[in-house]
Amino acid sequence: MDKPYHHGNLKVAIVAAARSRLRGAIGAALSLRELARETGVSPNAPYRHFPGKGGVTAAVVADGYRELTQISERAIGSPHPSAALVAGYAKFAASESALLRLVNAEDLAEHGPESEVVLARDEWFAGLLGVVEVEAGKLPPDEAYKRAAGIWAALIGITQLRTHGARGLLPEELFPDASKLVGTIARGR
Amino acid sequence: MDKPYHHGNLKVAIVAAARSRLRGAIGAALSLRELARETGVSPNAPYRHFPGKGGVTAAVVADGYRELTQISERAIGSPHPSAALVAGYAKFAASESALLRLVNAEDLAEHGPESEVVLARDEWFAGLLGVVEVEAGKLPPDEAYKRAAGIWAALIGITQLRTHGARGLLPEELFPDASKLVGTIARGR
DNA sequence: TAGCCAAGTAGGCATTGTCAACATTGGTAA
DNA sequence: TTACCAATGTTGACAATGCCTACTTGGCTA
Repeated sequence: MDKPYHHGNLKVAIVAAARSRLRGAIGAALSLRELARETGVSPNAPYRHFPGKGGVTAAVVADGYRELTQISERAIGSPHPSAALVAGYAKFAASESALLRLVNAEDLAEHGPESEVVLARDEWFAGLLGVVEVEAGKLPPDEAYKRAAGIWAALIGITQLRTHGARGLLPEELFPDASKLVGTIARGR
Repeated sequence: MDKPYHHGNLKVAIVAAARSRLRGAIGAALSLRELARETGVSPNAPYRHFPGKGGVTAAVVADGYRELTQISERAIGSPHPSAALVAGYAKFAASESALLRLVNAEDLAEHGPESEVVLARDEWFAGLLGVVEVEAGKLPPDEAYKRAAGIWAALIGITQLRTHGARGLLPEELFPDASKLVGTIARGR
């Protein structure tokens, strides 16, 4: 049970450690060295798998987008897609708030169009398009894009207010009803 | 013109330096030591005016909220309040994108209810309530709060997509029409 | 004029991200 | 089987950062 020189799966282990850390602390900030420590590996080992700290966060963000995509896909197969989407997103925002903040803070313009994180985001957006189509039927692409983007924006904004922007200002029942709003946007009225 | 031992106005000078730095770099991160350097003062001088780095960011965020408040107040006095609000916000988001990101990233729950930054945020929210009232007339408080929060969420979400979330994914004309959306939320339909 | 004390400085410490050079493997070609 | 080598880890080092403690300066007031 002594630790082998080669970890064997360091890349995913580092991302897992990062996600665990994000789940732990509230205002979680990632430290490359700490992740290495946690994984039982030397401070520089992660550099063999990531270009640097930014690379690790990018991988974590991609992971987050993939999970969001799953939520949207489950919503598509449910009786009330937009309601299910909102519910799933809210649950995710509650259980993984630090991760979601990281995801939304990431500047996607910094990454190439073929990068893992951008591709993951595009799949998430495709999921949103799917929700729109199920709710409103086939639409001209422009219109579908607009609605999907509107839903995305609403999810981001409302979640952000809830988790750190308006805490202490608004009682829980006064937050905008995301489920209704998203449904309205999806159906176009 | 030699520099005096006592700066005289260090607190505001530090905040000003921070804002200037945020305006400069794109993915701007603040360094306390660098701000001190920029202001021509020793690395530890800021600690006489702020409890630490978090205190500086809090002051900068408060400054940001105050500027947003001005935007909302100007909107209230204009012929098309919600349109003016959206336009002002968009302009601010374009010219001060790093500051706005900092503002929206700040966790307000970490600060006391009487803290400068929370008070500044509350004034901004009051401005939003003002816009709602001008657009929809006097409403029951709950309803007004909900609409103001909805507007806020829409501004946050759409701006975030624009500046770093969906860059490269959506062409400019496909972003949701914030002006129309905000007007709809304000007027309640 | 003496001295208090807010405002600044000096020095140091632990932590972090990153770089360059070296060590240890497991698999592969001879 | 053996000898190499590319991938993977490790060590050591450097500059930068946030923050702590102790010392200094100088404007204001008694």
